[in-house]
Amino acid sequence: MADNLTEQKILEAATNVFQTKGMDGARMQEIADKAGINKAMLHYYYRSKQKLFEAVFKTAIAIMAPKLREIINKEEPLFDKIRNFTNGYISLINQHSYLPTFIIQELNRNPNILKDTFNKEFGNGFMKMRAQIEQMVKNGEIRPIAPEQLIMNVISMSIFPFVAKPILKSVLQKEDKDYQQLLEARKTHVADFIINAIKIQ
Amino acid sequence: MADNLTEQKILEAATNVFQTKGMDGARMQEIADKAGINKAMLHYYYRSKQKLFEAVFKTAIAIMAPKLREIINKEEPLFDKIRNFTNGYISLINQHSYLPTFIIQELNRNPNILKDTFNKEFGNGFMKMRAQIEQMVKNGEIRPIAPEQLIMNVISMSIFPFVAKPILKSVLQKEDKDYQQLLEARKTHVADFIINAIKIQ
DNA sequence: GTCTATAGCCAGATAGAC
DNA sequence: GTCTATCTGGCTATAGAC
Repeated sequence: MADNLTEQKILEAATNVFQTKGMDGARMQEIADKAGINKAMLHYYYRSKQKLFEAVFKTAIAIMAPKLREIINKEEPLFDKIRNFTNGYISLINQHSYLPTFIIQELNRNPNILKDTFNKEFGNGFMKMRAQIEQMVKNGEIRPIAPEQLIMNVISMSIFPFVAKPILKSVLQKEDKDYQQLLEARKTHVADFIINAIKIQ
Repeated sequence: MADNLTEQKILEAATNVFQTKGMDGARMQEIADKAGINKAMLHYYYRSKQKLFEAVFKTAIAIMAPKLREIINKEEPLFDKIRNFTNGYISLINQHSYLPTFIIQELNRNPNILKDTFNKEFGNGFMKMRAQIEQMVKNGEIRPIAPEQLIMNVISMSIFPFVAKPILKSVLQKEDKDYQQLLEARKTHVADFIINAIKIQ
């Protein structure tokens, strides 16, 4: 995909514009300008705005999916899995900080885009994690907790600080640099916090 | 604001459309149809799309702000404050489930809309909570934790499940009704979880 | 493959009758 | 205050020269 140089430049520019402005707010002219080529070329390579958008969205998913698949499918003790998930995911998003907002925004516009793909790819992994949590609760190895709530907590604390960056920066009265440090520290903080919440003392 | 009946109907329709489609995706024609009046009336009452949008946005903030202000400014022990914040906020959002996504989306489009208002209204309250946490850590009353991280955790776990509903429904393989029950249960779950994470055993 | 010019459409905004 | 009809601008998409 995007083997040609021009095609590559278009995809990069489109990613940039779509991820900041969304599908509706994006302008083909701005994408062309950012790519340093003419508007007509966008249509030559991608036919329509819709198709170009889909290419960008697929690329975004392709960045997130392998890491998520790796973490979620690995067989390992729950605490290790929590550490790997939070650390791995926060690191990944740090390098692509617009991705979660972009994906969430477009999924709210059209909730069905991913449903099947997601279930097929990750449903199994998450259900295993669910069973793992349930079993540990039963064995008295961790505090009683609904597995779904724990999974929600893990994902929420990993991703939300990126999605709500403007709000949280304001709440915490931080500048960009300081906020960045807080995110960095979360790579270990989130797992520590969660494990403290569920482990038997 | 919106004392006239027509004006009121317009604002309701506009809220509906802007909150689901966003500023760029919304169409004045759709708002007029939903309000059961003519497109020209929108301009008669609100001059422009931008101004109508601002009215909707301000109304949205006006729904959230008083509750947040009440919780955040009340003087009470930290554990009570955490219980009140999570329970109060999750209840509130449950009644206006499009609000967080709407606000986050538009704040990412234009990060400066709220900055000053926010700092003036809530900055002080959050800084007090920050100090409260710091003091309790110092006194050995709770486990060592960076106050900023704890505040982020509280907010993330309260709001993210609403923002990422399509993703989390997929991850957890739940239908609307079951997901709704999970959200309901979070009113108490989130506070329990957080308090378990920080309290000395 | 890459450009310029333009077609064609659609949305926001306004004029003007009632 | 409320409507119909219309203007105007901007955007996607394409035709056609090179």
